[in-house]
Amino acid sequence: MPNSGQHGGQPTIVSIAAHAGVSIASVSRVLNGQGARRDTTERVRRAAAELGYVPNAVARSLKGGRTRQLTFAMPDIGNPVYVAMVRAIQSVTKQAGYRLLLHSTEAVAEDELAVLRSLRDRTSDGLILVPIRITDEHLRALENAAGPVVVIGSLPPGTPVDSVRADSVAGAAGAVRHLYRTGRRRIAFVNGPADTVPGANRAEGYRAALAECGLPYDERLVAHTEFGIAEGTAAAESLLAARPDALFCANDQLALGASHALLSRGLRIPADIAVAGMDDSSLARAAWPPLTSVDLGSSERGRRAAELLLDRLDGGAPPPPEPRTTTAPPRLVVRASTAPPDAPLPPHVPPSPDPTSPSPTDPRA
Amino acid sequence: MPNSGQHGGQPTIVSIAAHAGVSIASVSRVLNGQGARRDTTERVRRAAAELGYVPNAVARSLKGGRTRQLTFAMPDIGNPVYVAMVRAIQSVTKQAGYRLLLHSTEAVAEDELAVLRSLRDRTSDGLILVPIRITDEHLRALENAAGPVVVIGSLPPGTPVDSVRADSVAGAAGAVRHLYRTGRRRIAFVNGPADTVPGANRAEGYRAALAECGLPYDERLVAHTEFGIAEGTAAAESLLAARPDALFCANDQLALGASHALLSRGLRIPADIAVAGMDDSSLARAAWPPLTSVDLGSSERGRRAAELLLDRLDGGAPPPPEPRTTTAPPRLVVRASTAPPDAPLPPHVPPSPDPTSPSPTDPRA
DNA sequence: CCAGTCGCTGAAAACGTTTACAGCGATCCA
DNA sequence: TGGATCGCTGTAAACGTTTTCAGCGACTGG
Repeated sequence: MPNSGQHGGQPTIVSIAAHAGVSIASVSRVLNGQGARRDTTERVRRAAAELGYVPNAVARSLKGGRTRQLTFAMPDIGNPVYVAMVRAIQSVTKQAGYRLLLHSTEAVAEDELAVLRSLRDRTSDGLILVPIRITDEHLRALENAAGPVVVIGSLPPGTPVDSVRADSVAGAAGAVRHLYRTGRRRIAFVNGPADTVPGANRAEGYRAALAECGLPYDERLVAHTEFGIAEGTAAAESLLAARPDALFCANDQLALGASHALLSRGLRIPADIAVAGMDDSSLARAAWPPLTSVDLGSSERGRRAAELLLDRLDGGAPPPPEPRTTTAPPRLVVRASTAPPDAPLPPHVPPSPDPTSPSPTDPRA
Repeated sequence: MPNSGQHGGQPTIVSIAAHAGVSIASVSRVLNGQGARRDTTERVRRAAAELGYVPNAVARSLKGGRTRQLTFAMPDIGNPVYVAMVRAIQSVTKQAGYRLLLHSTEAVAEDELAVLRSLRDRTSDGLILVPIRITDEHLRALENAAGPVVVIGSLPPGTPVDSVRADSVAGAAGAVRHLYRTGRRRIAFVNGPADTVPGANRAEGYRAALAECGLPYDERLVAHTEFGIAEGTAAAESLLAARPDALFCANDQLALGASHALLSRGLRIPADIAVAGMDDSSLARAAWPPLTSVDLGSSERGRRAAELLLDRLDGGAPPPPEPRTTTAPPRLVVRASTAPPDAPLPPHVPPSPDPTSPSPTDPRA
């Protein structure tokens, strides 16, 4: 009953042509808004409507050489940061008439390379990739990519690929400085894996800010672990031995996990110890107390990456023309978790439910 | 440099055939593992390797009539519940060799219908849809769907579509009973929109459990709002006037928002007031104190939906054979947010808080 | 030694579009 | 009134596969 096509499948351009008594070329032309005589146009339109014709996207793709699909590959769809990126990307691509293929690589490099290679099967017109580590093999794969790629992350200079990076060095430094300004002196650091780009950068920012503030770098105040909530809890517990008065965490997941460790020991945040994270993901607002966090512009980066990609596709700028790199500026978003220790704020400060953030320098004091 | 194909594009089956000195048919056969003479096989393999041949997925789709792509459309990718579903679906479909197209409908019905219609353009082989409301138009669109669809949600009996539902009536009732058993007597309810299926069901469970426990239904203890964190905060604030000793929320987002409202007022959870949510999403674990929540089997439902869909595709069961419906059993996950209050109330002394599923006395007709 | 069989191969059609090209009648201008 | 122009139309090729079909040579069995 549903299908009124020839017999089994959907109506095709051929059915329409037959029904309207014209050639398939005319059908195609009418349906694509090219010129045609008035009554031809009308008959085609009517036939298409009656038969419920919808052009076959696959056939179109084959002819046109483009699928109008884009792929987004990120390490872990469980991390709200990537969800924010998906959102931003989605909104740009949808408007441009592209569909979005999702790929969660679970942070395994081999999977990232597979995605890169899969560009060869022409399933999607382009790729936005968030690699967790960048190996030589990645670079080689990027250079030989069979279509436009935009990387969200930091690439070695000279890599012929558009990229969008966060300035997590500056971001981390800003957070540490903020903790210092609000009176913290033993600022511990829960970092992700040291051999990842984010891990290395955040470590650099941490050390730089310590130096700037005249604080010593103390190894006992630093922990390395995988990015994740449970890992944050474990790391915080082990760091407590060193009696920190603040915990700076390399992302919000770690910070949230760390908070739980502190709270379950009866420590008060921020009265006894401050906690700050990075990414300013939805977790930062979901946490209690709400987490101070460094907004690394995830949405912004997603949006920008999508725009760069679309530009390569539609704008037609072929590979040679200068790889472009954008850096999203970090922005410290101060919330309750880092109020000064002595300021006798009651344990539960209502966090001004801020859609916009306080000024970067404002330590809320 | 990258491309060693004819001149511009990727190598095709024709290039390989020429390079190997065989016909394109032989190339296709060899590459698809059909029988061929030893040296033919070898020459084709070598040619393909040398030229870096990868079959064009679009051409394959056109010929084969299937894209090996599936679409998942849900209301809001910002809600961790749907992320959990994406995860579960992804893992099933990836293993079966399907790619996943994502679509966030932002809970607008028109968008859901558009997705349903877009099945006609043959972009994907099937669809998993999570509708927020089900209108007559939805039902009509479902019946005329141009490909297999699995709905995650409750459909009117008789709808010829596979579906996977949660038993949120029983789930809600179980949570309310749990609150009652742990000594709560003024159990407020923060519900989502009453005209959605989840909203209606949860309300039903709430009322049924109240009745069962001999508690009166008090309108002042009930709020309706959109699903969301901020909405939960607002609703909780307005409900506080009615002096509840527990807040049962229709999902974790509402519960989290509500917790924030309570904590900001200096109320202690669970000492002064208990909070429970539904979905047992990652938010429940992320919250402080960790939220008691009803696991409605999101991952399970995602997994099952994917399996049903794949079965329609590969198992070849054509539309007629009986739409199948699975119901995921709810499971109460007790966490800190609903521990008994400091001073237990007079009459009923609660037994040990049950970590397993709610009692089988099911209020559903 | 011949007919039949078998394994392998290539030509060609097909999937559903878009588009280059040529043909056609009507219109225009000289 | 005749040739050129114009607007519209249809035929056919092309996109890159898979698959049917028939052909071909080499076996096998009688």
